[in-house]
Amino acid sequence: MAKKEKNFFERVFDVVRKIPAGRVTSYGAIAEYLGSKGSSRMVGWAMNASHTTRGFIPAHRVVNRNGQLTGRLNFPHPDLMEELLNNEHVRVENNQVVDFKEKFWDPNTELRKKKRTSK
DNA sequence: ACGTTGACCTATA
DNA sequence: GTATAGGCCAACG
Repeated sequence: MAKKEKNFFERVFDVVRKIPAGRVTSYGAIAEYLGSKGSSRMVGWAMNASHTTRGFIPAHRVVNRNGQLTGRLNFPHPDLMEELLNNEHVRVENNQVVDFKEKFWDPNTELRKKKRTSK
């Protein structure tokens, strides 16, 4: 009944929206969750569309594999990403998330570890 | 429709 | 540890 055939963007946004506050994830993790592990670029591309897409997309919670804020320059304001992360009690230093490994939130582990009894 | 681009990741040197 | 190359797939021009 539900049309699952959503655009690639919508799928990415859906996962990003599920990221809890104070947590961060990586493009590769989302890509893997979507089923395209090697296509992490598409995730970033979807984020770029978040500008023109309605609804708020916490793209600041999405960083690269190194926990580096690669997309901060792509934000409406360069310092917006870092500011938002600080607002979520996430320490950012040198454009990199501190304790990134501890704050890392993997959709494959968090979302999938639970049985999808009821989506 | 074809070619380029892209907020990445992995591997090799 | 830095630099370069390849791959991946969808959207944009």
